[in-house]
Amino acid sequence: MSLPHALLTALLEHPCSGLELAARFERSIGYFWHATHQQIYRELARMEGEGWISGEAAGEGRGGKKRYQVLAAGRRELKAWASREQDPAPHREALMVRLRAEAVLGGTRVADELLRRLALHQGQLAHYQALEARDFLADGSPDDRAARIQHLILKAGIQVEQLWVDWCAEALDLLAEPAPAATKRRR
Amino acid sequence: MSLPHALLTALLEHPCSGLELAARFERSIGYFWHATHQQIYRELARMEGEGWISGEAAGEGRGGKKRYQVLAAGRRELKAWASREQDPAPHREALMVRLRAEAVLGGTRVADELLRRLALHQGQLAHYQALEARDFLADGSPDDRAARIQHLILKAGIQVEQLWVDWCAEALDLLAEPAPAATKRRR
DNA sequence: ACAACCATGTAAGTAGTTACATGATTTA
DNA sequence: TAAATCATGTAACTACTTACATGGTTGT
Repeated sequence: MSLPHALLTALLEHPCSGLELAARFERSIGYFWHATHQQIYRELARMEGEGWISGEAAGEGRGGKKRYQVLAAGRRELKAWASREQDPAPHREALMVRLRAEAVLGGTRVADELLRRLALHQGQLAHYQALEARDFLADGSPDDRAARIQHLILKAGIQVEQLWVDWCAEALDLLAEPAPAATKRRR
Repeated sequence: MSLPHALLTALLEHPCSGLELAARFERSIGYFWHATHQQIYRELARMEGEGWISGEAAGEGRGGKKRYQVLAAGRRELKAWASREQDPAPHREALMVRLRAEAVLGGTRVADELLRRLALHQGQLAHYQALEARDFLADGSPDDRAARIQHLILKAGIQVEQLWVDWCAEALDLLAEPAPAATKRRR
């Protein structure tokens, strides 16, 4: 499980409250990890129980903002976890299942869905490219080891989105083509 | 949820038993969907209850192989589902969290993990390329609409693996570099 | 007859999602 | 003072994973 460790990393970069974490996950941190505020609150409480972080409530009672900080035990845990082996999560792309269903059945409206996906990925791509221009390509951008690693992660996001943009376009071409005669190639 | 629809598609392509489905998911069907045999059995039972498929037991009692076939209601369900909208699942790449932790803490062994991942993706890539050569590039390969769609899906798998192979190599380069002085670029 | 494997299944646990509840602060 | 929004949380549910159980078939 990686959510607590994603939270530890984010809190080390900048201590903040639960909702701020959720907002940061929506934005930059979240190219490759996602979490809702419900998950985040539950996990923060668990991590505080483990002694990995400590949270100071600003106001009294419920509704007050808390600021979480990483404790020494949290740093140790993160460091140990970061060196562990873990196989990549198996792919689960429902769009591919839909396409396979179209291949078998025909007559579905996957093309509409491909168009929608194309637009989504184009939007994400533009967003990531804007972040790259602002944070890593501008004059005076930091160029230390940490910045280079963060840039590398962002570049992975950009490349993935670019891949899906190109692939969706190719898929739409294929589906738009006049159905070819079901011939076999000659040897 | 897409697992039942992935199963319907697979059963339409070729009716078979639960364990055969699991084996097929390990192989070609599974570039973009994964399921264990436990999940598959549970889902098959549920789908039979819904009247989407019917399973004939070859032998009597427990331990006998069953052959499942898709019923008319199953076809209808699959067709309706294939036309539905669905946003892509959010990314969850623990490796990126590890890299971010390395950027913040330093001193982890992520490089080892990157090497391992590089080898994994190279292996998958070679496997998919072999499938492509065998099923879609050989003389006499079918070239109808269904085959083109299946090829398109395989190409997505190849492109994704290629992306990660290249990206892991770049990441390893970066981590191997002598730490640069923490300078800022001049404007 | 025993081992190895094939095939189907049960049970318990984890991670993530969706829907809702509640108090505090800001804005009209 | 009412509405909107910020911030924290609970509860129920779904999908997936891991570990184990059980019977049947094949090979030596």
